[in-house]
Amino acid sequence: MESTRDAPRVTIADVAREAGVSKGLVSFALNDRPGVSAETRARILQVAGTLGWTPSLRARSLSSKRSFALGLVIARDPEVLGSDPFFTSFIAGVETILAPEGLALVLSVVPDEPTELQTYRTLVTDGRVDGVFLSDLRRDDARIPCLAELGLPAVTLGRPDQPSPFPSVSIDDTDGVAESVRHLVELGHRRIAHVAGSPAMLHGGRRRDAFSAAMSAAGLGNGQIVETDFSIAAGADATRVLLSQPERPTAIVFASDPMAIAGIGVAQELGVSVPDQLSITGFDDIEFARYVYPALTTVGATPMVWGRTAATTLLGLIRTGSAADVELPAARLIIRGSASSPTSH
Amino acid sequence: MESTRDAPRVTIADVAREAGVSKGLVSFALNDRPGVSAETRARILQVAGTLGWTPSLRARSLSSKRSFALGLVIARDPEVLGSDPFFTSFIAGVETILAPEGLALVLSVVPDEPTELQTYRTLVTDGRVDGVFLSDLRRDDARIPCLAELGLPAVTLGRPDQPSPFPSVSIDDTDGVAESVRHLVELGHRRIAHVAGSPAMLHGGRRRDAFSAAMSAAGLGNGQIVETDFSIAAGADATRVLLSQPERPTAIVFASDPMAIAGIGVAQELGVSVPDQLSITGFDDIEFARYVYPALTTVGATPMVWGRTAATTLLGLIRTGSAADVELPAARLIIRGSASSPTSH
DNA sequence: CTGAAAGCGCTTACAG
DNA sequence: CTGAAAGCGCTTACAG
Repeated sequence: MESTRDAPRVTIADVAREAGVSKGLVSFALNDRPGVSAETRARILQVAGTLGWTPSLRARSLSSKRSFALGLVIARDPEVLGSDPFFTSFIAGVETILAPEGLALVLSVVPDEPTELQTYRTLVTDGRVDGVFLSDLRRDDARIPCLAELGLPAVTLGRPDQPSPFPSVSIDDTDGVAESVRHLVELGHRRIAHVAGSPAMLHGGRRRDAFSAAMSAAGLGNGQIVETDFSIAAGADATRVLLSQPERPTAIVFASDPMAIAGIGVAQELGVSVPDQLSITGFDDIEFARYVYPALTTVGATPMVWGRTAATTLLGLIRTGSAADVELPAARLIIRGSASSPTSH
Repeated sequence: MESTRDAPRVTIADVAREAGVSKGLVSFALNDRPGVSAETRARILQVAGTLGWTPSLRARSLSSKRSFALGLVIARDPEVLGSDPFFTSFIAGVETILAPEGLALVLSVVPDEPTELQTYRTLVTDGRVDGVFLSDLRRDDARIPCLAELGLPAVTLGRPDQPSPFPSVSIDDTDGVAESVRHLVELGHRRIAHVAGSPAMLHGGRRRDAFSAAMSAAGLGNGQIVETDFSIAAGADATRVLLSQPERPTAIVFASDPMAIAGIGVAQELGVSVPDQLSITGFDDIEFARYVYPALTTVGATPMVWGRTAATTLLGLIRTGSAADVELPAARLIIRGSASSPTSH
């Protein structure tokens, strides 16, 4: 069994000798750079092909000071992460852009924020990546000044709440929450509660504000809000709290599908029928949302599109030095079975 | 704002000059190799420290022909992938080993098998990784001969059904399925069905065989089996088929938690009460399993441990040239609420 | 349009 | 125990 690793590597020196030109010219031809006559270029490519030349990424990296890779650092508890399909879809979207370009994705999953910053620093000093994706933006996010100082190109998923030198790719999730509230109000609900995500996370706070605004707009005050850390466990706890009140809500708007699914579970456990006695809406439209019973009325996000767009934006930034912010189409409400008119009791 | 990228890099040449030794000696000292006196080594390390020297991974890669990275290629539909927390937990486990060693994980998510093989080849010719993890083993898995030929070190998750030059890290999932069946039999069930995973996947077939064997051992024949591709949608469909039979099963053993959760949803939708009229067991113990209602009785896998062990094994193989197979503690049944005694009707 | 040379920052025999 | 040199395989000014 012959191993690729043992075969002596074909280098541009071999190609140059065979084609009767200099190494430099081979490099120029191979990189489609101007200054090589068409026929010379053709001959060089020809020779490279028959010799089976393949570029050495390592040599290219060293001399060009590029990594040909992009990085994603995720700071989350692994179990919580596992229940959130956002990243796998996001990554799949990123890959659709990177793979054809011959670029790789370097992924880090870290347990906490200090480790997260350290990981970015290591990525830079090791020259592992040419740019990174910044997800799960937080309030006053320390990663932004840190990356700015490191001089590493980045794209943020969502718009930061602070000055940022990086392009952002964002999606309006405010609309979807407002739609959810309006939908419930139209169904006849008045006591609507919100199980919010972490206020330290930008999307958590944004959805909560959208909820309050929509409630006010409907003349229902601010609505009852319970904050969580976005974990399934916290979503379940919050639901328990809401449902054990003397006057419980007839509908709950959850800031994420995993929490909403846990909410359905808690309601059923407490003998509160969904949607008859309690309407529930989620956010994300994860695959499970269609398969729980009743199927979850939720707001559809598009993480794959987000991944694709973020990758394109980041590559643009790296290649041209600048990139414009992108706003993706707003996430929309998807009506399924978990919300209906409240039954009078 | 000063950027790290613009600062001229401190190299071993600088350290060598400052310490009054040769570059080679600096390299030896920095890599803890024999042949450097203790005091010289100390002085060199000292100088490197005060100069703020940091190794150039790119230069190391080129001259040492190593990548300091490991690879994971996942061939799955992104949406299906998102519902399966296995990989995120597995990756988190892998990272706990890689990060302290200064190694990175290169992740690829590809849509199909041909792309998968091509991705491995590209990883090798690009010299992106020093070894790879092989997950989701299939029958007659083409990746094994492919990687063997490429000469890339690998570790398989589970034992292949074919000759393999690679160490494996496996976990007995047979026991858990048998326990599930015994548990149901003890509860009084006799009509027990199995919603199996894909027979093309080793763990799908293995769990199905374990189910049949356990049924036979209980004197219940082979039991009714419906095959799926492990997707949530297929799990839901299979449940629908099973429950719409004239004589439906009183219990279903699912080959995965996502399918089992979809099964609970379908049962509820059809007005079949779980666990009163239908007992359900799963496999994996994903986080959702504890939060659906009734909470899922399932078999607990430990993907983080698997990730850690696989990483350790693969590193051992890369560094020493060989590594022994590892068998992790068997996955055990976790009894929760989704299985109970069948009610007579 | 093309060539010869230096350089990226390490590692690794080979000498002493 | 230490040094001087070649080499990893490219890219990139600098000349012509």
